[in-house]
Amino acid sequence: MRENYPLYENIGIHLISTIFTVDKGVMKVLLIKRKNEPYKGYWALPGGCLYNNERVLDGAKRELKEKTGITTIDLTMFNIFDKIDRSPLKRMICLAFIGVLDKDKVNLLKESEKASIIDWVDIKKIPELAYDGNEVLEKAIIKLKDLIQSTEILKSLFPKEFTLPELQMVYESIMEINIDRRNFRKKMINNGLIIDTNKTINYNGKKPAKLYRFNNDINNKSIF
Amino acid sequence: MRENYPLYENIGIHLISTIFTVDKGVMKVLLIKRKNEPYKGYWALPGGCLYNNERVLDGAKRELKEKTGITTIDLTMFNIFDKIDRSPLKRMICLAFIGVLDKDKVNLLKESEKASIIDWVDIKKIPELAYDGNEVLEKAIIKLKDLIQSTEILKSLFPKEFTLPELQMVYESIMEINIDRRNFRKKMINNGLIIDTNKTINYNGKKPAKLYRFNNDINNKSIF
DNA sequence: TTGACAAGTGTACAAAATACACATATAATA
DNA sequence: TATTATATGTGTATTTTGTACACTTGTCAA
Repeated sequence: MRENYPLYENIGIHLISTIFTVDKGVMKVLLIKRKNEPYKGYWALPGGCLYNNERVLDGAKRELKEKTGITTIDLTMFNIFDKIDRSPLKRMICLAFIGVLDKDKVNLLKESEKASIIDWVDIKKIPELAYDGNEVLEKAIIKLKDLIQSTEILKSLFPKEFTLPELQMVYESIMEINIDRRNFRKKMINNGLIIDTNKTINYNGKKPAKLYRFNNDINNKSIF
Repeated sequence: MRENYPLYENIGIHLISTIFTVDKGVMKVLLIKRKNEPYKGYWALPGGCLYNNERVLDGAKRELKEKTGITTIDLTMFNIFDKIDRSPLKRMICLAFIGVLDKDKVNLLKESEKASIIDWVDIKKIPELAYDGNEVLEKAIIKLKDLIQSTEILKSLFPKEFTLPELQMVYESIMEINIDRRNFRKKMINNGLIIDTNKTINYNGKKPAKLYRFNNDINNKSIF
């Protein structure tokens, strides 16, 4: 192939999604276990190739649906991975997307054509991923720090009812900070972001925690 | 061409740059006047096609250099424009980059192979641009709202010495807000962001304004 | 000399962030 | 049954930050 010439052929657009959820105050990412070579048996971020008659966001959603069963999610592009030799056969340019959802609102496939297992994995316990998955995920978690500030994203991420310790655990683990429990509470309640449901839940065998829900009148505010 | 099939040929990656600067407190963007059809004689954002042996960021910088003469600038990708019919002959996917610089630190070309004029244009007085340039620029200005919060970006954007009214004008015009002059000043000085040079300048024939410079000990802080 | 105009300056009040300690509900154990 | 360990829930005082607000000064032009 001629060098220094516009790139019009032998090129593919690869679309990768990093999908996050919260499980009992722990941040998790959606991974699939690959059925095929290369990287057969490795965990991987879901993704695939852009088709010729679709836009990149649509392609990312299609791949996510095929590989995991997720159908309704907002995806945002957050990075591009484009090392020249990323793939041996052709020039592959990878667009990476990020999305968050409440895991109780989706039915993950048990397996799919390309995946033997599809599961949520604690972001603090990520194995070696296929391709450059670890690098992509690392960048996604940086982006997540921005997103986690927004009430809209928190609403998508958490189940209908949740406890304040869960919310605080997620926030602290993503932001890598510690916040005084009383001050965190005060802030969330003064914000008007959360509403007491007058219910409690005991998920750790200690004092039961109050259940809250998000206030739907608060839209797209920054929580701190 | 088969539909629903991975896209490997007849595709191009288009790289567009929106470069901003400040001129006497007014935010301006770098435009070129096109020499050739289509859109001959129209103002346009500088850009061009990715080559087969370069990465997208390098391609964006190369195109910017060829078309405007700018050689040293940090570019950040901020959006992707990928309507299927964006270009009639092939599938063109456009990656849009944003950058800021002090206009006194660069020598713009008088003209280039593709451009008859290369100039800074007030972002409040943008003409009809070639292709979807107006849409790209609009999105870039939204991104600029984020960037303008960062001391690092302000340092790149302003000349070595500047006045507080200039800084405030730029900040207010991008953010579309008004801030009390005394409070803006207090904030910038309490931040430690700016240092009095004990010089003044008279650029409007009224009371001379003090010249400040950025404090290099302050790195990557948010100004508000 | 006067008027118009943009720049420079300080203080009081309100709001938000921060620091901090003890009581309570539950499960496990003695 | 009593005790212990553990995570949850709660209020106040202090500090820091943000906000509101009006007059004086230097320059140019009339």
